[in-house]
Amino acid sequence: MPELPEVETIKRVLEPQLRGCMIQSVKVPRPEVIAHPDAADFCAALAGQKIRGMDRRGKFLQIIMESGDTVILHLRMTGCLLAAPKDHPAEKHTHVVFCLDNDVEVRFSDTRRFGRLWLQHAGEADTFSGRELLGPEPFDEGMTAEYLQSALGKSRRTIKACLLDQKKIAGIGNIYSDEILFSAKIRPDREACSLKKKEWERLAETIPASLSFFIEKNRITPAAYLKSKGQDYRNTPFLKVYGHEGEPCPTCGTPLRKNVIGGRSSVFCPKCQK
DNA sequence: CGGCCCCTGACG
DNA sequence: CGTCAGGGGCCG
Repeated sequence: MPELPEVETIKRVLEPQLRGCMIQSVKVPRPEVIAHPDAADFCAALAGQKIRGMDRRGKFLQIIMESGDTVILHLRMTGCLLAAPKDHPAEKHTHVVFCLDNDVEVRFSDTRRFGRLWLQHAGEADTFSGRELLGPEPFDEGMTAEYLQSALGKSRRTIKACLLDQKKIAGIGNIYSDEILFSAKIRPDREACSLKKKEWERLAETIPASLSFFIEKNRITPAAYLKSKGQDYRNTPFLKVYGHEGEPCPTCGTPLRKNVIGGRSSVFCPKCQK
């Protein structure tokens, strides 16, 4: 489920807990979630390493070692990363456990098992995770109306599909694409090549503004994050269209509509969004 | 592009 | 029982 705001939230919650800790051992009850290298090498390479910090790129999380070796993690739909005291009960679908030197465990769990982990050695090119293929971050300087128009503006794909294309912009998923398009007053099924300059300008403004708004609304303490098992998406009450099909548009009162666009359900206001 | 695949669980 | 889920890869 996590999109950029949730992944950023996880990074902000966990990084202070992980930074400076040493990984004593790694256990992998579900080796298939380790996509690179194989699970035995993954565990062996990380044992004894000290954690320098965490980072996020699009929807990817990274746990960076002092050596420069980096664990890359993608949560996909139901992946979850929790830091818990080692005697705290583990989630049902726990597939990877990093045992730290302070009796804390960092646990990756994932009901649907779509999530993946990779280990990138220091100096090694990441040709395996797909992270190198990502487009710019929504908060990059270069995320301008000019960039969006040049990167997307020739396409006959829907603007919704373009916003979901991680090669064009990193981190936007199905919920926030709907929220961004509502804020920008653009219908999700518009062909990208039909957008006008003013609309690219509105998108350039609403993409970072909307995502940072929802990151702020997600703020949570480490204790509450652990207690809710990472599932307390406290920005949900602030979603204006996603999950609100049939309800009145918060701006004009027209019932919000839900269409399938590019295989993903999309909610929008048929009056406000042109 | 659409369609199917990877999986489990919640809901109607 | 079928459908859907805030992701993404692959295939024709």
